[in-house]
Amino acid sequence: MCELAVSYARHVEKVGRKRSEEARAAVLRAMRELVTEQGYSHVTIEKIAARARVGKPTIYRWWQSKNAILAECVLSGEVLPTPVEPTSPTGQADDAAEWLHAVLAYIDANAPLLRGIVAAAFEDAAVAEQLSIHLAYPIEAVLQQWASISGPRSPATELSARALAQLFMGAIVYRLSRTPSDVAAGDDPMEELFDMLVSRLRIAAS
Amino acid sequence: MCELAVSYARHVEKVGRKRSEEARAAVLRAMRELVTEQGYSHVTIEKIAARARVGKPTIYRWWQSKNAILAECVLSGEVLPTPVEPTSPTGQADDAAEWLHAVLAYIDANAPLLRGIVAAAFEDAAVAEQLSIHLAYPIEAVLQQWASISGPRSPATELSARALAQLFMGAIVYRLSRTPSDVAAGDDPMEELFDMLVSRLRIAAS
Amino acid sequence: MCELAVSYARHVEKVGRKRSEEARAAVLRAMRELVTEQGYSHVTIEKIAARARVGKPTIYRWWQSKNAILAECVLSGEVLPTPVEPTSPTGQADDAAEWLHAVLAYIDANAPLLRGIVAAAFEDAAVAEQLSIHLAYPIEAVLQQWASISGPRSPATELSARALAQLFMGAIVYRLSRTPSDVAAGDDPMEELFDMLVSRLRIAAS
Amino acid sequence: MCELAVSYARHVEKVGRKRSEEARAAVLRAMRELVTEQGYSHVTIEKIAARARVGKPTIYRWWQSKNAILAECVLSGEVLPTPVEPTSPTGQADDAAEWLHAVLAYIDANAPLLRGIVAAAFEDAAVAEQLSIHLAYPIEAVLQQWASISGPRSPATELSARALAQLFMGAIVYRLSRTPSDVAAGDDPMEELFDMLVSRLRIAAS
DNA sequence: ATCTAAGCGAGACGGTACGTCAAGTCTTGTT
DNA sequence: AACAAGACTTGACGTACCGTCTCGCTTAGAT
Repeated sequence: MCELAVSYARHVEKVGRKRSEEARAAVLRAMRELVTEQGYSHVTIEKIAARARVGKPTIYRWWQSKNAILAECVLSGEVLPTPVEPTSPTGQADDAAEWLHAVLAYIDANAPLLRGIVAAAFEDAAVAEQLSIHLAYPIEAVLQQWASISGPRSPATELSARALAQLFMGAIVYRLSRTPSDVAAGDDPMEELFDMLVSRLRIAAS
Repeated sequence: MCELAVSYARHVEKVGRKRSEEARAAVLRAMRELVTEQGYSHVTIEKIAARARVGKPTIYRWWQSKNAILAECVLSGEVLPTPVEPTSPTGQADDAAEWLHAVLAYIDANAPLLRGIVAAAFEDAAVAEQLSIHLAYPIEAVLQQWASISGPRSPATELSARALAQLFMGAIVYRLSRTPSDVAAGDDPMEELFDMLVSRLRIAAS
Repeated sequence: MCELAVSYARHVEKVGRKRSEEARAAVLRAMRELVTEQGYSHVTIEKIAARARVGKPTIYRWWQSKNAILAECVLSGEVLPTPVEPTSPTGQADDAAEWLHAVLAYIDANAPLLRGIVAAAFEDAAVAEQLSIHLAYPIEAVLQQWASISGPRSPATELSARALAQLFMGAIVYRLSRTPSDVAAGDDPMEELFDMLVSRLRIAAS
Repeated sequence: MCELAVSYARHVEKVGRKRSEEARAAVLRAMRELVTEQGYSHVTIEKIAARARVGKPTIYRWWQSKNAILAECVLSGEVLPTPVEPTSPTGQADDAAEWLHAVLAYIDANAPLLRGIVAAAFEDAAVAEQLSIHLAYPIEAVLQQWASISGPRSPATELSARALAQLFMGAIVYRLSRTPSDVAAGDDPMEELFDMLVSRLRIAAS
């Protein structure tokens, strides 16, 4: 009579206390705040544990490293939220410009955090991958959409959506590597760059 | 009786042992090797001291931080050498393509070291500045030279040498943030990017 | 329908599952084995729980500390068993010698475990008390018995059974504090001690 | 020609900063105080470091473990000082009684510290050895001295100085394992023991 | 030809953070 | 209500580096 019971017990459903969602959220939140406040290189596991009111072993139980926590911050959409969603792609260059400026504004507003993420991406491939998935790919998708709407372009200006997205990523990343004062000294070509990319170049439907 | 002595010591000329050039070179060399071998985040002052057979106080006497040593590596031309010099700017697109590909090849060949430098640039403005001076500015200068030779272009494709140089920097930096396998998976738009930039875009004489 | 049942439960008799005797025995057994194998200071509650296939809260529900578990090991006679019972006190010195050598042999055979118990006694009065009850008092009782049989002795060598029992305890405890090699190096006065105590001294009937 | 030089260089005399005697003394002192105040099992390396105002690595650089520190406390004579020196062995029983009572008084006055040392001896052979060297051997030496002065005794009560010293050690150790209240409850046979040992037993010149 | 101030390699110092282990508590679902 | 499992906070562990501080030894300009 136990046979049936045993066959049912296939899904033993993991006994024991469940992972605390509260603790998980507190850790990610603490990481976000500390990177923003102090810069990624000054964030320590101990500071995260203290701010999140969480034990160190709880952190090490679920994350392999400081980088992994940051990667999950990006993954869980807590860092690069809605701005990356396109508003309404009508194929109008103005729409594109507007959207790109919104992304740019978001980046400027969250520069310290994003600088930390990019710095982490340089020493951890997993963070780099999350950055691609959550920033580069959405940009590429938006450009792809516009490309399919805005029709054929002169061969001279064709550039695949992917290549163009990577140009954007590079510009964003490089911009983040420089201090605000450095960039803001009337010397920032980002505006020129965006204007050019948005209004003059035409994206090839790949 | 000291007064005369003092008056003689017009050029006090720093008495005592002179700084050891040998030690300085050994430290920079150790930094370069260790970054290449182990990645910047795994380089420690103690490892540098041990490999350079130098005492820690000697390092701290002359450099403020690990980042400062790396910045001096870049500064002293030990990291980004001759390739950045243009071969012979005739205004031919082929020349430009050749030169850019040479730069690209150099970067690929020294990716671990350069990744370390870029990572350092994200946490230290001085390193970022050295990177600008020794990589971005030479690129800009080369592009400027070509612009002045190749004449006026249609307004649609004009882009300042500075903006274009920054596009290049961004592309290089972003490329470095990704693992070779990731980039080399037949998926790398860098070639397309360079081809487009070199052969289709026209650089505005600023 | 439960109301009636409740009203019947005049002697509420502690509702719910009864304490598992199986779990209790497994914990004591695990403690005994681990102390013997690894030494008391390397025994942890977690190792006990794992070996006894018991949850940590079950241990904490019934015992206050690691020392309390060990104390119960002693209490429950699982550690200091029958050898401490005298065989047949006829007042013959040979009987006493035989019995004491049996105790000594038992102690040598279980040295690691007993060393653990004595070590615990030094940091927990409750363990010390159990040790007195289960080792010192039986020894004293045996000596008392002999004293009452073997008659009056010269005053010069009288010593109360209690004092003599404590001398024995001290000798045993001190012997346990030394490594076998240290003791066995042909240098051990324990034999001499026992011979003297048994055959020459006379115990005063208190 | 280098051979002579090499032979001279035998005494290279260890370059580098010398060990801080101050730090060493502060650590031993902190250990002594903490054991006395809180009991050995509640002493941690971190508490020692904090109280001694010393870095943890400094402790680990020079001592292998908590037990090793305590062993050095004993070794350096900071724990078992002068009382163990005999006053003037004239062979008079009164002298012996006086001296033994002095030792006993010292032990009572430093019971918490000595309890810690004995507890450590049960889990570390090195501590046990120091305890032998600095307590058992001096006692033995004193007894030996008296034996050589006080002349021949009846064979029935002869006991070697070594055996007698170990009896003392056992009595001391066992006494330490019990709480003061337990011992002081008018129930302590130590006095009787000492009186007997000093005044009635005769020590054999080994 | 000393003297002496600075630089040198070595390495110990007081600290901070690391990543791990165990303590004792709490939660979950089962018996 | 007790149980096995296991996640939780806390705190100590022993290690790696940090940046600073003696050491005893060059080294080289000033006396």
